[in-house]
Amino acid sequence: MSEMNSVRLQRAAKETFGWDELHAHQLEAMEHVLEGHDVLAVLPTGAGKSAIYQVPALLLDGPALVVSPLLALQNDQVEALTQAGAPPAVVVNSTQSAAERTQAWDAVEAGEARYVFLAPEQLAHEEVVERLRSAGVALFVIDEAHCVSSWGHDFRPDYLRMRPVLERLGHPPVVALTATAAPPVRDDIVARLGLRDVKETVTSFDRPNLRLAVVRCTDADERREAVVSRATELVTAPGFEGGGLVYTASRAESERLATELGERGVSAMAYHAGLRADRREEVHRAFRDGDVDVVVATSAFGMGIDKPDIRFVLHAAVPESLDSYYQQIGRAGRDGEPAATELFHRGEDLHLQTFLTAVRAPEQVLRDVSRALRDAAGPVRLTELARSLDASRASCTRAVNLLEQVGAVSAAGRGRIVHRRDVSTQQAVDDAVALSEAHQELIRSRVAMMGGYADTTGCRRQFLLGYFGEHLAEPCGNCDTCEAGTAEARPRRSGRFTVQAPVTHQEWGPGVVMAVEDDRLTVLFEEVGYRTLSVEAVEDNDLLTLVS
DNA sequence: CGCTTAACAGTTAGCTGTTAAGCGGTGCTCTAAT
Repeated sequence: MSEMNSVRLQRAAKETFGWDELHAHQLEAMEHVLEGHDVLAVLPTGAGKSAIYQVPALLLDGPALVVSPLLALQNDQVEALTQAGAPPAVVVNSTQSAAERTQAWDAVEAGEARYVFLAPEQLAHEEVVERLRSAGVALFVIDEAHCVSSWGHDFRPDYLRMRPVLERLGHPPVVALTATAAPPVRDDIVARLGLRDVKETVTSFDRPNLRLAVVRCTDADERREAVVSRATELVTAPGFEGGGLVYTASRAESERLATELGERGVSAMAYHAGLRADRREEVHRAFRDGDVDVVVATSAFGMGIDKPDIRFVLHAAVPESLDSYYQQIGRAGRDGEPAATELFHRGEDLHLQTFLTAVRAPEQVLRDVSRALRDAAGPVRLTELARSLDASRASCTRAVNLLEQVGAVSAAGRGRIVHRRDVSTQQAVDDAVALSEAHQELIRSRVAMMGGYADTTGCRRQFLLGYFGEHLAEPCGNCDTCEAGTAEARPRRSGRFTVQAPVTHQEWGPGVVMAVEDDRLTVLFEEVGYRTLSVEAVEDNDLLTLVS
């Protein structure tokens, strides 16, 4: 059976896309899809992630729904499919005219379109879900699935509302794809989407050609100077080809550094979400085609960049997590040639990230939503709820998501939600606030882990890979601490504790050791997130127990 | 939390230093005004 599937998949890949051979991990994931499993695939960009849904979709009896975070990305994908000569793909979004929309749905209803691309926000429309249901979606794809975890809890709450839609569509096989996801992020994706019978395909995160380094800076101006001269040095080095990226934490800073680079004769452009769409596109294109050497950007620049010859990624400030950091530096050296990744770090930056990621528990909205749902005669639609409360749809959605996670609210079918009778509003709000605070704590601990990477005197790659749940036996030899000799002196175990060992803490409960340094341990606890403990305190007070 | 900027005081007409206020990231969608 499985062998037959693999033959069918390879034949389809060859006939439609002209691919002679599929990677073992691609084929394995595709077979799982055809066997009806949900699949979570964590593969580096360029490893053919998209193929994992593109090929099985050809063999299934119904269109593939592809949920993707950015409209620009969706258009790229459709274009790529069209150029490959694949069956028709359509997009559905708010920028379309009524006629374009009708045309797209007609193609779906006629059974012509094999791929339907949309953003998660579209699934809030009853009409969209109803049309997808009657089209008989045979595959539910979530591209850039880390967005579920990184954006769903606050920025784009519709990312946490896919689960009821998935169920309404009869829970066809799910393919969740991402390039970067640490173990807790993977768990969150699985839980928030309600995946079942999940097969995970995770390839190694190691990118040995990336040189990892941290430059400590004390003063803001000094750091600016250091970043600009380093970027200039790299670009003007003999034989430089390709491009370089500089990440900043604010729009103003990206403009400023781009200007300063320009003053030194470096061809540089700023990129952030405050620019007009046509300008953003222009920068994107210029970078891709090699018409500009350096792009200085906020986190807005990233998804959809598939330039193979990015030679360096400098950070003029840390992002909010190692997940984001790894995603950003991972854009360097896709061609396998050496590339430099350097973090110019100031401890103060961690405060900015804590500020930017802060989510205040929306107590008032939680209360209003809970009351309105309890008072309602029957199940209510989210859009109606938002309208009746005169609150934004986003804030309502966030509140409903929290209430749902604490079990006070549940999906009641046909896009409606209902409050549990035996849970009071007070109880519901208290639980939701507590959950929101716990999540906040996790975010803070992720910021702290980012600081841990910057501070470590051990091998940076061991630290980074440990964060992603991977154990690198020897120091890598291609990071600043290895070169300085501090990494080599590190023991890889502190007493009984090794990376990936499951442990229990007296107060914080179960967790997993994520990093081991000579005098401290970092543990990811299920309840409280990442915590760094002094080995001395652990041993003296018997704080941690190894779980065998 | 900390950096940048605007306002102001002080001393004396073009600047310096201090203080307070404001701002800081990611994108979808829909609505209202031009």
